[in-house]
Amino acid sequence: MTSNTVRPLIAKLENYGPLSAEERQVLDAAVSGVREIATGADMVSEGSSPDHSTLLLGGFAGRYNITREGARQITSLHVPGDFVDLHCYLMKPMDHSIVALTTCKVAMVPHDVLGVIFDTQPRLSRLFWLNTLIDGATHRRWSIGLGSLLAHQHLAHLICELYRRMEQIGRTEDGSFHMPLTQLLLSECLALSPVHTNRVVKMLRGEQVIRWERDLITITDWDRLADIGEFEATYLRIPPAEVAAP
Amino acid sequence: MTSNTVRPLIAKLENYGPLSAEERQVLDAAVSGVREIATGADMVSEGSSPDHSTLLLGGFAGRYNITREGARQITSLHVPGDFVDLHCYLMKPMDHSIVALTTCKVAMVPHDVLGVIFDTQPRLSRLFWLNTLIDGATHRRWSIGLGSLLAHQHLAHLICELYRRMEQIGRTEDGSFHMPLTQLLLSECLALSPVHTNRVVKMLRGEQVIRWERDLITITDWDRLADIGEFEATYLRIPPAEVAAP
DNA sequence: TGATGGGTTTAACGTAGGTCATCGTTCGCA
DNA sequence: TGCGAACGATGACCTACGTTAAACCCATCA
Repeated sequence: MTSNTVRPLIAKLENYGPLSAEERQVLDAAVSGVREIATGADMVSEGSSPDHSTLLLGGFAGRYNITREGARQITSLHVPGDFVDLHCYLMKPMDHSIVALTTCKVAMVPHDVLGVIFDTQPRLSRLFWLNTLIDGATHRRWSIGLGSLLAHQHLAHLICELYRRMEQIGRTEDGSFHMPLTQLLLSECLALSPVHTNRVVKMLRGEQVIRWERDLITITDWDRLADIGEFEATYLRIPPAEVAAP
Repeated sequence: MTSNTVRPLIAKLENYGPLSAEERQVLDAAVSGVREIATGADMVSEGSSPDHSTLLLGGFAGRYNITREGARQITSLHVPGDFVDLHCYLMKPMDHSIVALTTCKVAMVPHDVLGVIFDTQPRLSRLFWLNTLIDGATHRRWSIGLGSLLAHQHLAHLICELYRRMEQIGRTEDGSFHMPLTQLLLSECLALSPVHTNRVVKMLRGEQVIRWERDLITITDWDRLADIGEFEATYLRIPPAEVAAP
């Protein structure tokens, strides 16, 4: 039996193919040192060379860099089940930091354990590689959003992406999911000012494609939201949406 | 003895560590079907599911997507030695196309051969993985440029990046390299209008940090150019620049 | 030698999104 | 019950970059 610790990771990986009992156990044995990270604290710092990678078990995290002007650009968002810095197994030192955007629960996987897995578990190795490939594909989508979409389209795309990723780990319900990020944090993902972020949120609400109350986002018209954001899920390697308009 | 075909790939991979004679031969034996692609032609198309990956041996290529508005966003540039679609070994169908930005020479590596390499050559496998990780790190830098840098900074960053990557494969000389892209293509990388691209080129020329004649870019003041673009090479996994101001 | 066409440059004017400033709302907490 | 801090909303004005249009440069080729 595997413990519950790695369940979000297994849930995510199994979207790409079933895992054997042995593979689950290897994953379970790989993690150590579960701990909590407070909101706003870095879980990995630019310039450091960790000897382990970090698995996100609960909460939202984000990779970021800060420009000389002081702007913080969040280059990716992470949800439970994400291996936030798997890449640092081969790429040190870190060229960016990773911050806990909410209170986060994380576990560590030592790099020597990763090395053994890589040498003895070809299927898991491919899944880890695939993990970083999906990461890269997601970066490309963000580039398109940053460069070639209008602000409200970019936001629509991001909401679609987050919904599908939350769905992948079983954290959606009837078109809703918990989105604990403030508009300020969102603006750092979208590279917009907080004021304009607010304007485009208002715009999507006005278009009746989403509701957003407290930290709960409800997609009230998936098709139109996806159309606005030019969202197609293929890059996430999950089948097309089954979310219906109500 | 290995043939000359895979020399650019070997040159690139050896930046990250030496290859054994056996590994070189494995790479040499892996490639097949060298061919030329005409300027402007797609070498890989969105939606396709190739059974091989493509190695760029000569010329410049770019990954791109086209938005509904008709804008073409180039999300990455590729130089000889780059494995332009290594990721499609595990990620099919393609979620973007890859176009030859100049006349290109390419070779193919069948996915079943990649599978054998992955199962039998752990060091090469790690290098392939590293290859995609550097790809991802580069995407993140582009995101920062697209989102948080001013246009002239973004251009400065791109020129620095291209210089270091050309240097990696031995294609620079005294601060110069051949940059066969037109300002129009550049504008599709930077997500700027062609007009504004021209303005920022003019700006960098006026600042005396680059010269650009025909297809030859000469960096006349590396330190200032890198400073303008907030460029740090760590994400490329190559040591800091030895390029001196003249 | 002149025509054609891709690429570059420049000027005049338009707009998406930024900045600044203010105010309302919510919620934890004394 | 009231206070302070963080977040959200909104108006007035500003700017980096987009758009349109025209000229110019320089290869190639008839």
